[in-house]
Amino acid sequence: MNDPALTASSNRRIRQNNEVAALRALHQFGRLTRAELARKLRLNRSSSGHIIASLTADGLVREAIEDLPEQAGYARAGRPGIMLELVPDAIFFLGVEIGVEHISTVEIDLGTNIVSTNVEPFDGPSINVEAAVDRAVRLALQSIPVSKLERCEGVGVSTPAQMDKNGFVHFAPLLGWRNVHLAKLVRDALPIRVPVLAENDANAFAIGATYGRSEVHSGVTLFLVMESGVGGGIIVDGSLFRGANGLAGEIGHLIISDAPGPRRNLEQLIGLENIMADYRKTSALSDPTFGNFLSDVQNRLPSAVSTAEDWARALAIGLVQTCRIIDADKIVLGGSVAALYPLMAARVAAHIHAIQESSFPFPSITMNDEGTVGSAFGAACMLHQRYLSLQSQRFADGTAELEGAEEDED
Amino acid sequence: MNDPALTASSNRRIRQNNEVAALRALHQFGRLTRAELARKLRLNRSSSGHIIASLTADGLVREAIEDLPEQAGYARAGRPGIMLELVPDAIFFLGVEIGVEHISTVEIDLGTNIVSTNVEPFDGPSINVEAAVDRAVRLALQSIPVSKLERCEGVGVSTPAQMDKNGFVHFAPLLGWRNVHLAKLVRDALPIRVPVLAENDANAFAIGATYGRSEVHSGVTLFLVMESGVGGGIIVDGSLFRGANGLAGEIGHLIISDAPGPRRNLEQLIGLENIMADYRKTSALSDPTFGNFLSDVQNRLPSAVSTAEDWARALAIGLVQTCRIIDADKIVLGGSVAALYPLMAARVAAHIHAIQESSFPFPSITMNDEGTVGSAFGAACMLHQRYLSLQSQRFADGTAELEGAEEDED
DNA sequence: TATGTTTGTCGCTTTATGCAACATATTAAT
DNA sequence: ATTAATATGTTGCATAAAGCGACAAACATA
Repeated sequence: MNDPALTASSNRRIRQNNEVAALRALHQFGRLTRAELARKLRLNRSSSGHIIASLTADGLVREAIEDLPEQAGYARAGRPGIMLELVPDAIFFLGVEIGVEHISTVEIDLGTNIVSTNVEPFDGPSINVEAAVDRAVRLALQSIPVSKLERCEGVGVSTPAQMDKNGFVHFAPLLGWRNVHLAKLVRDALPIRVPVLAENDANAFAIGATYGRSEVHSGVTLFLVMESGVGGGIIVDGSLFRGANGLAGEIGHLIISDAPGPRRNLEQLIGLENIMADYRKTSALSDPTFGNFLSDVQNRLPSAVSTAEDWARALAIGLVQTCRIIDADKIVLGGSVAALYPLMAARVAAHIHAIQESSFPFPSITMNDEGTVGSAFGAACMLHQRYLSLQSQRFADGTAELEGAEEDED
Repeated sequence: MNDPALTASSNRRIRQNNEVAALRALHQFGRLTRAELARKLRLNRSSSGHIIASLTADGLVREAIEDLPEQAGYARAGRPGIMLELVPDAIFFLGVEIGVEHISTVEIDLGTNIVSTNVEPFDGPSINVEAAVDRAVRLALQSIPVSKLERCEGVGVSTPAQMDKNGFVHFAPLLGWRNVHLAKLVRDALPIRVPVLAENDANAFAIGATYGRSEVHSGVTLFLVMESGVGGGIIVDGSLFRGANGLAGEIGHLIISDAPGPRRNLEQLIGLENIMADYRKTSALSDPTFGNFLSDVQNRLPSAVSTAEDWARALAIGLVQTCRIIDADKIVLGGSVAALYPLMAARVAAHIHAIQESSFPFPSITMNDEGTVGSAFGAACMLHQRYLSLQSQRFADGTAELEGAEEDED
């Protein structure tokens, strides 16, 4: 390809474009009639009919059986249309998360419903890449019957690593990997030849949390995942903003150098480790958990509250700094530490207002309520998204390569 | 429009798409033959010919007269193709910058060459919006003969203000504006009915500096404009990243709270005012200029070097913090203060490496060498960019609205 | 001079959409 | 109950644009 978005669309390309548009519309709205679809896509009703016929022949769309009562509230005049819907189990996608302490896998269908999940403990640092990939693939496939395998249309991998968009890992400090082509390894380990994408776990998490059937939020959403480490991802107008090296949104490395002494970054201040280290100093319990800490905060134990207060302050600074740069209008907190936020929301807001010039708009802060399998789900969504795009394997001309890199110049 | 990128491509749309692709290719590469164009656009030669015929009929493209020697270095076998080029003066665009101390305007042609410029002193804060717009429009049009006016295809406005993408200004602290529809005011003040876009001056500057005939840099570029104030813009894969409120990249408001005492932001530390305030304390001159400061630094005068050292350190911190979040791979420094950078590049780099974990990639830092009219040029480029897109007025169906907002839901 | 190579054009085919018309299914009105 | 009104889905035909193959033209090389 010479230049992105410079390539012309051929005659066949039109239909492909319209087919994916139809699939996306059906995914987003759940059920539509041919006429509704035509209006949404600004097509003629007859064209809409043709496209649906083609998708139905491929087994991706069907006419819905009118069993459910429908939102039959208002019955307008005229012949009622026939509801169309995606065929959920027409195809499926797999998502795999290779974490530090566990491997988890998800199977989602064409409607992005979670069909099944698997989790397995894992000791990342002690296992090399090939073995990790092998275990991950095995876990993902264990509940898939062989006959179903051919309906798999993609596998996504997420892992705590810095990688480029081709799935080549430059560095994974927590796992000890360096310069491994993760996507290629997974591709080779699979018994089927399907598209494989890999992404940083925080980025995948962000995708999973925003990629739903709800309408795309056009704006900038900052996603924060707070565990031992603090990761982040940025979603712009519904799609991931990777940055030049896939590191965009990794705000855990922000320097919050307010305190005297050695420079500390945000991760060290708001991560689980710091909280628990502080808490252990004062807790009466011998081996206190984060849950203990939360209830102590709720019960207003001064020492716990003080720790939480420091946390709130550091979080506020981190968020303000970040929003100065990316101008987000929505912040979503995730990860186990996020549970502390509801207790401290007022304090965080107070700090933000203290730091911030009042004339600046500040984003709303919400919690990631959907208890999905997180990162693995997001990785699977990436392939769902790809399938509902022009890069879909359905349109492979034979000329298109599946494997390698894509950038070439003449 | 229901959803971005959900609208279907009709038959006519395909041609429009190919026409703009051809125009963009000609703009980027300057001269191409029909066959070369066909290869770049992955079209058939005959299709390429048809598209060129259509564009030629519209007066936008012509066959170049082979006067200039051509890069005739290598003559390959076969019939030589006929070089095609954009007709520069087929149409033109205007860019207007309403600054704090001056108004400047630019006229650019279809090849994004600057045709003419006008600058006029101006006292922003003392004049209300309507009067400012009136003066700006008058200045922009003063050198355009009436007969030429109909070939104008768009006007861009840039001003130091926070505005949404429709050109509605929420707040312009330096000019004292609040909640004015700048784009609409300009539209109404013009004697012609053309598309009008407005953008923050730093953002416009960033667009102007990256929007050239050079190939699009796919990656993340951070643009810094250092004058009295410090503004910034972020370009992602060749197009502006505005953020939710048009404030993305405004890193002047980053908090660099390292020093004890009141919290200071980046603008206060690396802006012209701070440098000169420091310099005045020690300079022997009665009314020292920034130029004096630069030569003192070059001559290694300790006090000046010390001020510059502080500047370098603050800049390094600001850049590292920003790149942690947006993961830029290229930083471009602009504005008058940027002249200090070449003298301090080594110190900045040293600070960056001291702060930064070594495993992180860090972007290259360059200067904005092209001494363009900056912000006004960028504003004009926005309309050039728009013209070379599917939103171009050339494709107006009559149904498409030119004026108001665009977002509506059914 | 002959041959090979690349370009631009022309006619024909293919494909997908748009348009108009029509039968169909439902609601509202008489 | 019957009729009018309205919206849907389908069908046949027109249109638009790209692809394909072929051919003359223009140039380099042997």
